[in-house]
Amino acid sequence: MTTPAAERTTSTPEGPRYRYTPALAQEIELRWQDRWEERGTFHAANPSGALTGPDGANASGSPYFIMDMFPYPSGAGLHVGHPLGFIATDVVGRFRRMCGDNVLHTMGFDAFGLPAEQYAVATGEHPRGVTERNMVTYRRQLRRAGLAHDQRRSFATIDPEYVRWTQWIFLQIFDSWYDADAEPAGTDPDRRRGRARRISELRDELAAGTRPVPGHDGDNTGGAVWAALSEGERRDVLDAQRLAYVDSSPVNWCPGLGTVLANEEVTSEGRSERGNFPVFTKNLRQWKMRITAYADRLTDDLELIDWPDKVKAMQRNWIGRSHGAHVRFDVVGTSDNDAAGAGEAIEVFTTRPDTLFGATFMVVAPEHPLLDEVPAAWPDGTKSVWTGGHESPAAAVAAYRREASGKSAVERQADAGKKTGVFTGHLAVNPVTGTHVPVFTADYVLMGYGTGAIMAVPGGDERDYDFARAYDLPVVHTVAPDGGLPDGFEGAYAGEGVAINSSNDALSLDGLGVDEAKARIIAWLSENGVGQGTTTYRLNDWLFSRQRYWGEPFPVVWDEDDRPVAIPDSMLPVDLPDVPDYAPRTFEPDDVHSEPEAPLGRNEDWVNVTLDLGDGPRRYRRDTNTMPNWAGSCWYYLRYLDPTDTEHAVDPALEKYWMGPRHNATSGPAGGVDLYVGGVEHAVLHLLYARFWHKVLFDLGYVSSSEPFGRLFNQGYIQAYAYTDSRGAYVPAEEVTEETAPDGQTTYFWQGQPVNREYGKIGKSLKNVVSPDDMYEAYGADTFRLYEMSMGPLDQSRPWNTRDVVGSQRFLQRLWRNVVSEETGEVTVTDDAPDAATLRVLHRTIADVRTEMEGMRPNTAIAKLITLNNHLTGLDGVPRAAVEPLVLMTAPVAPHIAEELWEKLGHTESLAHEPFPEADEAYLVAETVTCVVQVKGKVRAKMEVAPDISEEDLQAAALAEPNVVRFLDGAGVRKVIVRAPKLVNIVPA
RNA sequence: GCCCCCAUAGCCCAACUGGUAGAGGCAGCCGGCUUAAACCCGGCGAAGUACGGGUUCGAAUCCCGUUGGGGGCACCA
Repeated sequence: MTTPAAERTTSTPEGPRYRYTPALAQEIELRWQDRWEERGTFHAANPSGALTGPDGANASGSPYFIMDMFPYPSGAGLHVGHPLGFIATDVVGRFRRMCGDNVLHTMGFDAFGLPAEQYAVATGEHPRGVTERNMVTYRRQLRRAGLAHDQRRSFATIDPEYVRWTQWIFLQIFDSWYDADAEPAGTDPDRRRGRARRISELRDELAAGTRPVPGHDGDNTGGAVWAALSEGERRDVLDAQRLAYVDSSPVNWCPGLGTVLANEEVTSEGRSERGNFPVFTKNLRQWKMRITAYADRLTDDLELIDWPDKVKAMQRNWIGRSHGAHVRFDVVGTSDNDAAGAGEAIEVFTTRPDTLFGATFMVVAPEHPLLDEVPAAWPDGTKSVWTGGHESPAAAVAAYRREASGKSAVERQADAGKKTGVFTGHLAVNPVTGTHVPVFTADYVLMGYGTGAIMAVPGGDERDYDFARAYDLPVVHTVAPDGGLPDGFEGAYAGEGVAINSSNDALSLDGLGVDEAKARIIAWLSENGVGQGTTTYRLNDWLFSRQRYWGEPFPVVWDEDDRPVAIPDSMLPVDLPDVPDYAPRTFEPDDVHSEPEAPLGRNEDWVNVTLDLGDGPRRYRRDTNTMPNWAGSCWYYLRYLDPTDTEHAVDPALEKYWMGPRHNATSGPAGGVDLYVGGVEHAVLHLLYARFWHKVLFDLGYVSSSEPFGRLFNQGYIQAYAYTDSRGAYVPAEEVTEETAPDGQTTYFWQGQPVNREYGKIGKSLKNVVSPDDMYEAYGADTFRLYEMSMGPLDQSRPWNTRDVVGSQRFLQRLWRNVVSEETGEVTVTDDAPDAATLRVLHRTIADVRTEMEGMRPNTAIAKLITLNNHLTGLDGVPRAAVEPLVLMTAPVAPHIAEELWEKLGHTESLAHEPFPEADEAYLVAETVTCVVQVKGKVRAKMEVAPDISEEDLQAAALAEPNVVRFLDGAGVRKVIVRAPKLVNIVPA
């Protein structure tokens, strides 16, 4: 049996009275936490307004804004993995503060969301009560860790004052449209065109006739078209242009959750990220945000910010910009069934317009509007495999559409590769070959990407080839590699090469490389009015409404004509109504035919209101949707700058000071938060949405930074070992012992039986949860912090090992003993000058610790502190001049013990604002350096030499080394590589 | 299937970006303190860097391949 270290330590009440025990640590920590709070030690000073520094101090130093990703206060409380990032930012913040920066660091709560709502549903308690209770627990656990937060700036997304501004931002977005041709906002002349503008400006321009009316043909010069519209029609035109808009389109419907979801919330397996329920595609009228208008800027501006390449790549991928062409294929009205003979056109998107001559059929997504009308009978030449055995195209298409819509994304996923589809009866004309090609519908073409229709080139695309084989369709190769395709080549050739089989009377691509062929055909398409070069995105507009209770209500009402009207600022916030039941109407997870039903709709008195919105009291119906959980986290960083501000969401002067472009030495051209630390799991969702909102606010002139987060850092995860017995059941990890055999093999035991060790997540079911509370109790917060910071590099995941924590505790105990007598509690440091060796170790340590701290490598910084501390331990007396800098350098990681020692050393002020020690260059130069002498790369001698020895002297000394002479064995010297003063390498002839 | 990251003493991790494989911690062993043990103090051993090749005077570090682990994307036209 292992005895937990904690028990060993606490069960020795006999120890010296003033030893740094967990009990003493706890006493010190609680005391300093109270003092910090009373003194406002970590109050960050704004350059103006009520939020000043400690004792009313004005802002001084370089502004440094540091943040953790918003925690969600879950009911389970924290485990030891959660605070890792919080401690890391705290260490950085404390370090920067000691370097003289004006550090802004606080933490609020992302408090709307599903778990609280689900708990409320289960217990009947209002989610607010549940959430607030959880926040109390969270606050206590975080405070106990000694985090240097400015509590005045903390808030929760559910606070009515915060909701008010979240709704206000929504209304700014609602009140905007995207003018892709406008001069960019801001002052950077290189930025690409396009920005958000006010809807009223669009209205004015339409009325003045300076732009055409979207969706209405005709010449609007002088505003003629606009003038002919009714007021209702005008509002429809404007509403359709808004950045927050309602429309009906295929969305992700999750019956198991009873709500619709954004694409980003659906896993690649086609399930909900929360709850893992199946998700179906359904046409529903929902709120969306026009994030696609920002697709280019969201991609391009990644270059302006200091983020991990991995996250940038994930965002680029998600936005999925690709260049290609739109091509229009005329649909043939089959003369028998369509008297007019007039077809419509199908527009496709392709990245390979150069292969147009190989387009032998077309495929549209099952949801494509072309299928709303199909020919009554199969046209001539219809092959039997195309029809799926149906009598008519109408029957075939209807059946296929039904089948496809009933398929969950899961099933779609499972069927990927298998090609299913059916002929629609439509024929279209390939614009370069003039050939009639059949139009199929198949679910491998997605309505959400491009135009929802493709030209199929089986000769150049694997998927099209698979489909062509299944449906007996012709294959034409239009690209061949050097030396041509092999005889009898079958399949798709998607590689490099030159165009073949690509000529008609007016155009020839033959012999051109892919890039030239693309350019040529795009020019031809434009000239002939059948297409043009274009860019398309994988990103879709952000589905923004949810049919849940616990979220921000939409600040919108619907008038008698069912058009949306914004609630005026003066009536914000729109509070959540009381409802008889918080639960959304949920359904059998696979009930495709269910429809969303919002809980807010259950309070009729709330929904149906009479309001005076400027033209007298009228009846309105409130919007019963709530915003997604992401809304609150889209802009919280701005509110940290002053959550008490009742005039602005954020004061522009404060935003400029803390976040503006180049607001300090390390801030980039886009500005933003100086350091944002969080897990990589938000790489796409939160970080993309927040960037989007920020850019809208930037365009509208509310913020001066064009990006919210100038630097992003992903911390790794703390994982843990879990152990299973012979039956595969988990056993309590803390009760497992290990034995190492002489051969180095380690075996693990639980209650005498061998168990199997696995590595992974921390979780209740894995029986390996350790809570921070356990650590505070058994070791104290400083030891816990120190251990978490010394485990390894911050960006790497590593295993928790309670057994190892004692090492961190010993360091602090030794530090304590270097200052304080364990027997008497007296300070024992001497005022004697440190000896030369101590000074060298001290200044070397200072220099190294600074470097490591600046590089966010607390693990190596701590190692160096331990080295210095161990050196001091070996001295007869510990000089004050050596231990005081050590205490200061330890403070960012173990702040409570450092404050206590600092005070014992006679200082009356907190060390939080004390300057971080600076190394004296004079002590950084070693007296001698060990020089390694290699012969043919192998170490053959070592010499103690002066650090500034010349290359010539060093080489001469090396060649004279007896061992070198012996290994050269009379052979001549071919070459000598000298890297003074540390290395000489001699290459024998 | 495609892309990215990682692999160093029994364990967690360092190694100035090509220059003595070891900073620190855990565990282990020896000694001191102790009536004894724990704590504490002092000391010690241990890997040649997953594997195979290559470049170089010199490779943990760069290149190629293999194995193992982690992550992202996945009918995106």
